Amino acid sequence: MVEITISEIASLAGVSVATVSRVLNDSSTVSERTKQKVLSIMEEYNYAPNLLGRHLRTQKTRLILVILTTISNYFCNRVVAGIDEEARKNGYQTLICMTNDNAQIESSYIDMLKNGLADGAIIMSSIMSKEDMHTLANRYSVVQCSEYVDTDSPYVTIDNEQAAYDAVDYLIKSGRRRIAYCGVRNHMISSKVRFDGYIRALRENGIEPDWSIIFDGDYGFRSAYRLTEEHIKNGAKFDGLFSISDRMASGAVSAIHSQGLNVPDDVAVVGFDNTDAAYMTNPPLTTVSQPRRELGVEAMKSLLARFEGEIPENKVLKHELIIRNSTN
Amino acid sequence: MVEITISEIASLAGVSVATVSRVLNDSSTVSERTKQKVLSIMEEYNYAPNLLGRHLRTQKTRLILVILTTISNYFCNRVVAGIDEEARKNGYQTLICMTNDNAQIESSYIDMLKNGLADGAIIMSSIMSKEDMHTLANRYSVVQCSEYVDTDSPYVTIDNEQAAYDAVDYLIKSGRRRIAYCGVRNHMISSKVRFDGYIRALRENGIEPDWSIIFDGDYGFRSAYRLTEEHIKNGAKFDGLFSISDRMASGAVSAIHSQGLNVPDDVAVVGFDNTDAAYMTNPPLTTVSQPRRELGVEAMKSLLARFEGEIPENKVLKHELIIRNSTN
DNA sequence: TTGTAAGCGTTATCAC
DNA sequence: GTGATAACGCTTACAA
Repeated sequence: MVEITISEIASLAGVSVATVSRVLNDSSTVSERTKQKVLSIMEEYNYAPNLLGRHLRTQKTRLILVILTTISNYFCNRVVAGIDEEARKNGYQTLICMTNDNAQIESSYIDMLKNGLADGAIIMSSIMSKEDMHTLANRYSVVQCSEYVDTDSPYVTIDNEQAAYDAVDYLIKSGRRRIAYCGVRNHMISSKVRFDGYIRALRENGIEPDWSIIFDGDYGFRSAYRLTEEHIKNGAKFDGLFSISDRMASGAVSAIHSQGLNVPDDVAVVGFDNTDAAYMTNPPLTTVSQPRRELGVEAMKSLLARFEGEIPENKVLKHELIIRNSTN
Repeated sequence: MVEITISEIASLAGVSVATVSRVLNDSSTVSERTKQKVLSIMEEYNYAPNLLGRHLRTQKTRLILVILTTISNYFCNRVVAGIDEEARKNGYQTLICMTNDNAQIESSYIDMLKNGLADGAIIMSSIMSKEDMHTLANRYSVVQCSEYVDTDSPYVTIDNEQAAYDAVDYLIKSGRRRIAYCGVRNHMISSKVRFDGYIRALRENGIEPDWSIIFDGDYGFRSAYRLTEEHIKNGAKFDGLFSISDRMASGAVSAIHSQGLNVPDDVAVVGFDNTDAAYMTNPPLTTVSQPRRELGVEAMKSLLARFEGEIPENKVLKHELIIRNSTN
């Protein structure tokens, strides 16, 4: 596993390392003849330049970290694809860091940024405090994407409050009055403001929130299933349900059916994110769709701007309510 | 974004860079007094050692690449968690590389390995040829995990042929005779041998394969839905269905229901991978479960062995058939 | 216990 | 067009 180096290539080709380096970097000032000779030696010896040397010299790695909680997620898949697409266009490579919301793991990846191993990071979820994020984003090239913890550092997202409002307002406008909420109580801003949007939609339509039909679990199917089942068994009445994730909405639908009720006739259900869970559910879920690929592309564009020394403007992209048969 | 370096810390602390380096690496040969002084200066100036320097010097990065097609996948999530867990135990960090089965992107990540940016790679899917994989695994520390393209290079997997056999045999033993196959025709060995297992199970039970109820799509829900719907509409008759992915199985179940048939009474369905799609389906899917976390842990152990100069033995882990209500 | 200095594999600045 | 050579930030003999 010991590799051939630039200086060995140089002597084999009978030129200086400087010339080999020029060939490597496509510098025009090298004659076609020497260039070909060097290239053929490289070929023959299977030369792969050691990037550690280059990186140390240039103090750049052209590597981007994408930091997120978990990869088991159709949503972030498309966002990352957008990031990677835009990154490659500009000569960068993307590396995904999965933190599982573990502080130690997360900071080990953040350290990679601090230690010069990557030129920048796009943070899709973090358990950092607002202050830590602020300090970090001040010193390093960081953009928050989709989820964010500090509003004073660059971010790209949708208007989660308005999106939730739109979903709930749609339920009300289509005749529902008792609308349950199935969410997650955690550190995420999106969880929080989606709840705010739910409350605002109720109030603006003259409905007082009823805490007995507001439940919190984790993002999972089973959690939502159990919560919904339990509430119905305990006599909770609702004719609509808004959930902050498709998976939870899907769990709710299953639970509703298991209790002999029908979706959408008895309960109309709206999910969030337009993931595959939305159309795997029967009936397929009405859901809020985020412009996933675009979120990634725009986040990467912001990061590139940051590299140029600019302070990128925050971006709020358009969401969309996708109507399917879980509502009518 | 210009960082303070070891030599600046050294002069600020009034010691040599060697001493600072010793503090950094917790070398015991430095007096408590100097150590504290150096540490406080580091603290004060927010020093983060530039790993590019260290890596160049040591020719090690303690970074592991995990190469896979797409992250939108509950299966690989757990495998990667297993890899990361074992990696961290041994002082390594994991970076996920998403290739989308794009040759150029894949080789850009493979180049990272060749160029010294990572100490090793665990490849969970690849569109490399058997020969290329062989050459690569010969020169670099590489372990194939779950999916593999070269049987002469280290791999960790389950017995996909036997797993498919077991699933289909279970269907037959529970009284089904006309068993449809819903798979994917691609480069993956797992796709191929799962099909082989299906055929063997039929033949060993005295059933001749019927090509009119063998269909291929992609791994998606919709693809399987359309295929199944179409075949039923065209008059295909089957009382069992085996699919190589839960998502496809889920699509098949929906299509079967849409045609007025019942699962499992009219058609019993078995999926593969025991992902969330399996229990989001109604009825929940009988499915083949792979020991996901363990696959990751064992792959990482093999990689660690490779680092020690050993040729790690190939490992075939145990699968399990999880019985749920899509069969009876 | 600490310091000096060589060296890891590149790139980039000068000369020529 | 090409070659010497310094430098990037760190680790590690070897000396003291």
